[in-house]
Amino acid sequence: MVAEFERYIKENLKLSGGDLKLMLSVAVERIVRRKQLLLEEGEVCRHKIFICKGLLRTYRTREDGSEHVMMFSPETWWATDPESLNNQTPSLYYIDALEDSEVLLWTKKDFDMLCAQIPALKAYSEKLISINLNLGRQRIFSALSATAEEKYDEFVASYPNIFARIPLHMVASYLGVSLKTLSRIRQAQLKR
Amino acid sequence: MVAEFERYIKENLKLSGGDLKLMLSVAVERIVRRKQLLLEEGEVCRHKIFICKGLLRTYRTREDGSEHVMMFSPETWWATDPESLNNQTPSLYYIDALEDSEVLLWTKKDFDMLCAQIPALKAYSEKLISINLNLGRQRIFSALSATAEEKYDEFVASYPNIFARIPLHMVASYLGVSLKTLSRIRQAQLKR
DNA sequence: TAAAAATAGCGTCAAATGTCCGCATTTTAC
DNA sequence: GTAAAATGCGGACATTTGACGCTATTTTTA
Repeated sequence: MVAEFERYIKENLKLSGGDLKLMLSVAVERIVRRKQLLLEEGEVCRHKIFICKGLLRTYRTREDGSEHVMMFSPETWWATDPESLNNQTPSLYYIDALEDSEVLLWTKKDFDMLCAQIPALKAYSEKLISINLNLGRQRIFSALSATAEEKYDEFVASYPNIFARIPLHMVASYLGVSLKTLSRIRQAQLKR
Repeated sequence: MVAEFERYIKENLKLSGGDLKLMLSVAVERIVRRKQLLLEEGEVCRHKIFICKGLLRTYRTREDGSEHVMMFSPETWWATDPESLNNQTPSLYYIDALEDSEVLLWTKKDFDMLCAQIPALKAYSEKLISINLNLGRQRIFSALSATAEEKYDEFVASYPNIFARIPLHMVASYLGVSLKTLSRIRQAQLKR
């Protein structure tokens, strides 16, 4: 499990062997089965999660029980609820596994320590935050301005790998349209 | 114009007088007339903007010319395109003034220098980024799950001050609904 | 101050979307 | 291996939303 993380760090962060060892020394390996929860609404988020293998989903529910997918996190991505993690406040989100997965976990305290010790990690974290900010803006713009079909095409084009691995009703949930609408779009595209 | 900024800094950042002077020494004061642009699509964003007085709008257009409001920035808020500013890439956004406004400008270079010199400013910037990230998530969730009326109510409740100062068609644009839909919602609410 | 532009409401019609239902197939779990 | 659950399609119908055109009022600008 650790091998994937080492490859990721070496490719993207170019840390020294010592720094890598330091990161791993405070990481917890964990295997998550499909459908298992890593974070639940109301709970304080305890970890920063790196996905070595598998696929996680972050979602939120409404009072009526409907689920709305905020994010999919496949291997070599991260997941957490930064708001809950940073402020130690109850989370609004759920994180669960869509596939049996292997993840690494860091507590906030340990990760803060790592950032303080390893400037390159701190810099990389900031870069990831800014990428997330941009992705968020792009998604908002898309939600404001695009048709359901445009959003669907955009999703398939941007995340072909993820798309192939998740049920359509979750794609619909991520896009903010009903499964019915998604079905119609796909049906119409087939006929072309 | 500088008085508003000083008050803001003292309330939120508690900088020393020297640090405040340093910030002001590299800031440029500027008056922006209503409808004037501070950033245009295709241009590289040059500044971080603090609004002392007035109201700015950040928006993006589609090929068909439609405008979609990403953000309103009233006094004591900030505006910029961080993606363009940080990477020195052409921006996708426009920033213009909805009211005659007074702003302070910093170049990326100067602001980076300030962050390096003033740890409290660096920390505050990071805090603002994380707040923005959360606001973005909240808006995405709202776009995915809320009805037009719920989004409208949420906006009025969250930003009563801004709401009273902008035309309805811009509220509609911010919410991602047509002006017609917004009219209908308001009409229905009046009848209750 | 007068002309022009912006703002916002309304009616009508058409298109898009959602809900509810059942059904068939595939996948999962015990 | 079998029962149960998940997945996804499709029909019928109602609702929501948008597009277009028109108008009245307010605001801006010259």
